Amino acid sequence: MAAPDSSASYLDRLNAAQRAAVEHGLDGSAGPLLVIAGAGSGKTNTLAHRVAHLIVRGADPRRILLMTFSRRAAAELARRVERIAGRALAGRPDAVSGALTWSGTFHAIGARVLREYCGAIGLDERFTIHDREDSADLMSLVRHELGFSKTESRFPAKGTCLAIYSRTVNSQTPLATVLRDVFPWCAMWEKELRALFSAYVEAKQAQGVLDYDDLLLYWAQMMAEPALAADLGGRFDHVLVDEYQDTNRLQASILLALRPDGAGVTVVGDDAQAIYSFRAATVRNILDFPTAFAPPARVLTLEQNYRSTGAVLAAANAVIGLAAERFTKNLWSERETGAPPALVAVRDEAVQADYVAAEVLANREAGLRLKDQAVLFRTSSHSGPLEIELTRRNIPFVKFGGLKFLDAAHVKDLLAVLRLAANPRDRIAGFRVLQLLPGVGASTAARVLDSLATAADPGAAIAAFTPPARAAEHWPAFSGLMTRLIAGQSPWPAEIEAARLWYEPHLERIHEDAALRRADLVQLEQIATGAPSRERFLTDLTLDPPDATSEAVPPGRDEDYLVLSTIHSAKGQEWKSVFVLNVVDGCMPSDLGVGSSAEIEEERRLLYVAMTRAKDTLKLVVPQRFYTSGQAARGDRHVYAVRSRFIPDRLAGFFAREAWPIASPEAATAARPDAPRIDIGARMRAMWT
DNA sequence: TAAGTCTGCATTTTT
DNA sequence: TGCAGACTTA
Repeated sequence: MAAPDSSASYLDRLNAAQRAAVEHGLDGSAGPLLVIAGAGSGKTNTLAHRVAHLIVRGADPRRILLMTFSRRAAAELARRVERIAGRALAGRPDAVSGALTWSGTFHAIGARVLREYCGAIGLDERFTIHDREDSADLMSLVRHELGFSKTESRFPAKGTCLAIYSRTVNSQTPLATVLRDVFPWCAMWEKELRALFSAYVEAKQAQGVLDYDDLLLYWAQMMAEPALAADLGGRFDHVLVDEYQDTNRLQASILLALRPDGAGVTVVGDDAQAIYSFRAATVRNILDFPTAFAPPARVLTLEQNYRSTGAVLAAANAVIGLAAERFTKNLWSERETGAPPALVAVRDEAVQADYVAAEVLANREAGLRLKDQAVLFRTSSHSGPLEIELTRRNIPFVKFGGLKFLDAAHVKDLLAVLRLAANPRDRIAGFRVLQLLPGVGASTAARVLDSLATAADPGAAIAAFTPPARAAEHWPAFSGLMTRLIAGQSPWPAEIEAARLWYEPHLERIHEDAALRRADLVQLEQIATGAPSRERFLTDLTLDPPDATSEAVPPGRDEDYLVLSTIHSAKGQEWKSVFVLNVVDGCMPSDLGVGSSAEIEEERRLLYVAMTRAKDTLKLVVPQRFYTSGQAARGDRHVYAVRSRFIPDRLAGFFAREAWPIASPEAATAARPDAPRIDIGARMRAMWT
């Protein structure tokens, strides 16, 4: 065993508060701990050191439960823990490598727990998991069956119904309250919605499927049973939760049930960065955490920011300083002051795209890699014009947030084949697969699925079905494939290949651009080879889809690319240079959610999160006008925009003012020849890289 | 019954 | 712009 040196060398790099967080409770009385960690205060590093230190001091990594907000965060944390602890335990690399088996998102851990305990809670272990879109489709199906699709005045769309349902479940709040506070325009439908949700729940159970919310809901319900809670809780010595400000009541109840006395519990978060209340997250979780235990949890605060220059931090502090409620800390930095963040006026979104592309290239000329830069925006669609401009200039980029690889129809088709095989009662998957066959539409598909639902041998039921004439020639191949997949006799990665080979002719018949799409399927097969089993593959992919769009082919690890990201997806990350698009009222705050002051406050925090991603330079771009396409206004038209209300005139001193192109005539003519010169140079280099 | 065309309307962020 | 539902045609 390692010597009990409280002066382990890896602790020397931490500041006093970080070190206190890392060493908390190591004397054996590890009471609950809350770490309030401001933006850029070394939160992930501190958490990683704490876990590593626990392991070095003898904790069993297999008895540590680590819950993070995304799989990406979990992987990063695990990597750092292994590095730190691995170095300290140089003699026993196996003690840490891959030993952190219980780490992931609440949802992923939930799926695993439910799979293990399904016997005890009356759940069919073959359950499949619906992603957001599947859930919406099922909601739509039920909505149709209840006759709500043709009401006098329009019934809420499927996505809205699902959002209401999800909000109600996750916030553990009565439906009427949710409607009144969050969806007032749907309040008239309360009775119908209640009936809809009831039928939706029955449909899910009849089909053996769980949606995202069920992973938490079933888990929480399971934890309400003391014997099961004790059993699961007894498997862990330490439970650590990251980004606790973005958890909801359901998640908090799971945590408390897991460790009622708070022993070994550490939660980390920042109330100033709470940006997921639309998902029913509540800052009350973090604020109420200390007093949920007796004696109360210890609270440590990390206030020193290591990320941003003084000027960037001062501006961000000023923005969040105007918030209605006070936050629990003030950030300070020892870094140099640096250049003040700039408010950049541009004419419209097209010029905005031009400006960002030109600046990004100029930065690269100055020695900054593309990877050191990022462009952030409120809404996924805001990056559209920029994506076009970047493509035109051959600037490689990867976009996070918004459309996913998985949303592509052909990818969903192939996955549906596997899902149907895993769970023949899954009607959403079934509808999708069956309607790939020519001559099979909704009603034929429904009849097939009806027979599958009750059949003892689903494979045989498909074989026995008499297909419509036009589908007859395709039926034997389909039936054969399904029979083999359901039997599950072929080894795992071979199954997806079989499914793809069956699907390809249909792909070519259905889509013009089959060749492009086939490439995606091959990529999917690549991902599949990394998964240990069909079930794990489907679960992992549903809960943690690859987040880059397939359009910009994910560049190899060593290649340089610019990051475009929604602000939500940028959480926890940092770049040397950050651009924020559309810092205008209507986008930030989004004029969709200007209803309550709580929503406005969340939008303010969103801007704060965006600003605090920047290490050295920060540009907030303010188009003088922008086009609203479709939704808000009727048809396409542009509106004159004003700078975001979160940066009123009295904060002007924290920002520099810039305009682009340069306003004065001689400067403008001087600037003009610059842009193409940079552009061409970049292309020339790009030819050879 | 499947599959294609037409019209009216719409609320962002994600596990 | 794109989806959902209504309506048309084979």
